[in-house]
Amino acid sequence: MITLKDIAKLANVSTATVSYVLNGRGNISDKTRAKVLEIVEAHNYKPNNIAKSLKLNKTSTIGVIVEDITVFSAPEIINGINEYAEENGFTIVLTNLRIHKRIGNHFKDIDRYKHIITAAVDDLLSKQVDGIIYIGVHTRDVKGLIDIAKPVVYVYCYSTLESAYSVNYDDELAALEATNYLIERGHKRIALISGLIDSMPSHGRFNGYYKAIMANQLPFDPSLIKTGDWEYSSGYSMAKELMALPTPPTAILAMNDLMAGGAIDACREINVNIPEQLSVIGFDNREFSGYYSPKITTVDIPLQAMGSRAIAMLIEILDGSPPEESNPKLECRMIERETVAAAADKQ
Amino acid sequence: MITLKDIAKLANVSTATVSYVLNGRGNISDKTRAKVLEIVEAHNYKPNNIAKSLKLNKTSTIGVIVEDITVFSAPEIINGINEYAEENGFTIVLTNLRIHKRIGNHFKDIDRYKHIITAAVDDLLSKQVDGIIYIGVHTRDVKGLIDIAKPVVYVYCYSTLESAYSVNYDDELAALEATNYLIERGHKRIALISGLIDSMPSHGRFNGYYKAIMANQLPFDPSLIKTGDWEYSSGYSMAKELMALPTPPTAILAMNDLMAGGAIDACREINVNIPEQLSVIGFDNREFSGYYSPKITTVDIPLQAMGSRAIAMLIEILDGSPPEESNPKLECRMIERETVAAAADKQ
DNA sequence: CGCCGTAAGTTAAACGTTTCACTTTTCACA
DNA sequence: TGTGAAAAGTGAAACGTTTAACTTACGGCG
Repeated sequence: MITLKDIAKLANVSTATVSYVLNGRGNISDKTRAKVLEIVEAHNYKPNNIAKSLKLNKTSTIGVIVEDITVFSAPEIINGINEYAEENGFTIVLTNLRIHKRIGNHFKDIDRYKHIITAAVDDLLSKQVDGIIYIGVHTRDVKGLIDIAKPVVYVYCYSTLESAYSVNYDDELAALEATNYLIERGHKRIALISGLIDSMPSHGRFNGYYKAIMANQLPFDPSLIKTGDWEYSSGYSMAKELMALPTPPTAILAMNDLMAGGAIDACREINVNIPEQLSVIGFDNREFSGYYSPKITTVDIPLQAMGSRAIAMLIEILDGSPPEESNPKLECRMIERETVAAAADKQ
Repeated sequence: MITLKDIAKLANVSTATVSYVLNGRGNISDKTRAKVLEIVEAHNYKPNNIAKSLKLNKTSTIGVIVEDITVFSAPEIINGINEYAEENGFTIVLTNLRIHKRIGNHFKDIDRYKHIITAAVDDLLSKQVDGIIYIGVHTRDVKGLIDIAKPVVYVYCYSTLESAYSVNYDDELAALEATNYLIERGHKRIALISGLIDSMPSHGRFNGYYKAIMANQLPFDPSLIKTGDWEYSSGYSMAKELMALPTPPTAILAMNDLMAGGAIDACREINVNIPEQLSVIGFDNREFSGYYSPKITTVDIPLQAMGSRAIAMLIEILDGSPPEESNPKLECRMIERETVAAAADKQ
């Protein structure tokens, strides 16, 4: 490998001169500059960034820890990070925790996987990343799991550690808008198929639903609220229960597309036509929701924007001008497809 | 940041001694070792890998270039790479080309994106990665696009550059097995909905189909071969054409799940029951194929294994013992679901 | 002619490790 | 007690950059 020193020798100048030419600094005559550049070109010299990093104590590298890259949200978030990173001259060092494979669904038991995260962080730190972005698999508190001197921003999760940065989306607002969307179309009996009750997204989405119902002076009927477990099968069985009610709902808001899909398939079995007899809205805008029969109307989470925002914040911190909003919640967007219609039986 | 030099001073030994202790090398007494380790522990010293890399001219880092991380195959492949990398002490530097966004579908026009790849490679090289894994979005020849001194292995694509390493899957074998699967269930008129004709996967899959037909002495009927464009809509329209034939097929092998899905929906419209009246097999095992109605029987591509294999090969090359098989093609696996039944009308 | 200011370029230390070549200490044995 | 070999430890250079501090060359001006 040809080094800066070699170039200096070939050009009959000092290494300082070559360095200055390369970095467009210092006082160098056009003649010398041209000569150096020519030799650099001729030998296809590429600077060694490792050496540069050592000297400058700055790698222009950010560590991205993703809890599980195979989860639907991860690639989009990484894509967002990546685009912004590239535009700003940063490189990404990726660590995939493969957390589902390792700890199953024991996310509550933080002690169980603390060491996994610590190892990942230590590794990244030893590689001298300038900062870290931690991408969770769902909105939750990861406590003060990462406590280091370098800046960290959490995406799709947050840390109760004071002054921790995070970027998430607005669950409550999204559910409120989805519910309003139904109400605007004349629905009055709107069921909710919730995810696991002890999760943040379930709370946020429930609140949004509840506020929309209240704001529109609709009756709040607890029999219309069902608790699922985020899986297809729970959407399926909850929908059957709901449609067996004395007066079944005219619309269902499911807290994710999987449960929405289950609900739709349950309805097909019992000959409830969607959307004519029942409207359904999902959440997440999973890829399959666009290929479903019928195509599922759903709420899109701004994953890519969350990624960009996270790294934008990180870079601001690195530049010494911390972002004003340290825990932004981005807005979701409804994706209108084929599972919602105006309520048939206006009461 | 506390350095090795600091530790040495605190322990009253030379930096060499600390280094030896840390690396389990050299001749160090248990007493000294313990003292050093204690101080390391007490000050939570973490070695600076940048400095180490500079000295050793080896970063234990591999560059992963992915053409588009949002493509369904990418996360699984990266997952495979990541797992093996971690087990072997390597770190991944990720570069996402976002190639679809940048060049659309102009993959043939290599000059158009050559500079994008060159920039990515140069950047990785300047970061002194030990080797590069290039993940394509589909099987194709990327020519001698990357021509560097360090080892490169291609995944989901290959390079005609002599002595280039690659890992792919066996398209032909997969299509042959899928076709046989249908033949074993009594199907004799098996249609094929192909992807774009000028693509490698289309060729391979066609060959597999053709060989299975021939090996079973079935008639090869060109009217049963339709060329789609990989999109949902082409599956839809091709299926309609096929079912309008004087004697329609009893089974369709679609070259991807998207077209299989289109075909299934077309059949629903014209009241052809799946699988009773028509069997359908897709390709790719996309996530939605498992949530389709009916769930699509498909061919799973061993993405994760491809990733692991790629980095395994890379590490072998790095270790100076190049792999015997330099362009392996991994085997696919049929995923049996709900869209295949025995042929109804045995002739 | 001498002085000064500026432009152009150089010197050498520093970043945090590793390791070769060397020195010092220890200890078994004659 | 002296010797030599093995064990334990040290010194310093090196990896490829950057940059503060310095030197040199040059031209203009009084």
